[in-house]
Amino acid sequence: VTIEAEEAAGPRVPLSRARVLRAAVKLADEGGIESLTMRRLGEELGAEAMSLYYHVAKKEDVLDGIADVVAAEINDVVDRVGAPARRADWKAVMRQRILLAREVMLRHPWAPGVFGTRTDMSPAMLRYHDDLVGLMREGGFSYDLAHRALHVLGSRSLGFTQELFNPGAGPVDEEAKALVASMAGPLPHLAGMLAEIVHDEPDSTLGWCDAQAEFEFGLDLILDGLDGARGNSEP
Amino acid sequence: VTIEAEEAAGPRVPLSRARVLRAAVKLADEGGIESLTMRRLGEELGAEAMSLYYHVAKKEDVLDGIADVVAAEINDVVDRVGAPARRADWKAVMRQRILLAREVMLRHPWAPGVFGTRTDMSPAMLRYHDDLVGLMREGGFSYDLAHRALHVLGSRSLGFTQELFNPGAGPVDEEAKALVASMAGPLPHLAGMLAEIVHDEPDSTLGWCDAQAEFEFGLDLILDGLDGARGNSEP
DNA sequence: ACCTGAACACCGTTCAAGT
DNA sequence: ACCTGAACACCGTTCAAGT
Repeated sequence: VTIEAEEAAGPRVPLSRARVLRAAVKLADEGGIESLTMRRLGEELGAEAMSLYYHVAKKEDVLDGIADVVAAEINDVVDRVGAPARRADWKAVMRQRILLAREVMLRHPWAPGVFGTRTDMSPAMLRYHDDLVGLMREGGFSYDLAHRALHVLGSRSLGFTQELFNPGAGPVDEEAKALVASMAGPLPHLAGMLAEIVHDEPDSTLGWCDAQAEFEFGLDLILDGLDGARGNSEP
Repeated sequence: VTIEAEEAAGPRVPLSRARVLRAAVKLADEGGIESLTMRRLGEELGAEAMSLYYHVAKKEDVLDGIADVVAAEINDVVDRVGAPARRADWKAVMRQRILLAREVMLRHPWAPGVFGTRTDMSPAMLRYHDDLVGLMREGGFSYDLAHRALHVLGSRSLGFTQELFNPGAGPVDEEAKALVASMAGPLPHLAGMLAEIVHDEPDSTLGWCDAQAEFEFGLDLILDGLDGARGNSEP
């Protein structure tokens, strides 16, 4: 038989941690994180679920692993942006890195949730944040301020925020206006706010809130605040 | 038999949605969110797990419910802080409300995770944010800026942030110094940063990062930024 | 109206056994 | 060294049946 035929027939390529993690990312990308089960992961790889345990300690280990895969993907992209030319450029470079990280996150919508449940930073995430601290040091930050900056940014450093209020899910339409009207009694301020948003963007395809614009507004507000707090004199 | 004896013997108090949710909060408080299963919830209430489905649609409904319970608890506490005396006081009042919300969240460590997975705001959460928008309006915010402010704050409006980096878990000790030393090669900037933190707080009981201080620093940075963006002239 | 028993379709994980 | 079959202890949920 040819090599191709053999590959089609039996489980040719042996399993490995890397192969398991790649398959797990694929599964989560295509079906959401809740579709990632050990049994389906085995099936995806043409093996029994039990075989996975030879390459991976437990499901938590798989989740740690795919978080690291995404962080490594971010590092790949971010490594290509140049170093700041002048001290004051720390802000522009950081902004660019974070917005690139965000693009990676948008390709893996399950990733924010998984990051949120990890207890330790993966190696690739540590490297990403080490680089961020390095960038701030070049910008004249003390270690103390850089540390505070990481806390202020929180998950924003990786390009996402935890959204609590989600009217952005649906498009703006007549139904939305009816909802706003029904809120006017018990929730007058939200109703007023939404009415204005509905009015301003009568046929926006982005829904009620443009997440990208909001993300950038918040990011810039924070970066400007930090820029004011650093010693921003040129050396 | 006495009433007490009857209560001790059979399932006296009938189930109800409120009773189910209260038991669910108790279970999560005591054993963490992963200990909240329908079967254990039934047990806690002296009933079969299947009986819960008469009062609750499914487990997701329970999670929606306990998120609303926590939000209602926040409203109870926050309702007791007074209205701002002058326009410029919006910031102090908002700060106070958010720090009170944080105290409630600290009593329910599972709540951030549950809020993060809800798709809609519960009634109590809507009311909380309606009040927040009202407060900003009194402070001279346009609806547009109030809307952006909600996005910038994100989960911070409820008193928590998603922490990605967690060296604060353990206390500062010799082990910590060894870890820092081992990071010096691959992660020079994080090593430098942590070395300084370890040095500054040699026997802090709060661990490497004081989450409360970091939370307030970030909150103030954001509130100051928003204060600059609003029309802050007195009427 | 409210609760339950039995049952179903899933999980993650173990372990002795196979090649 | 790598993979599997059988089995265990759990899930959430449905539904006909009981009071």
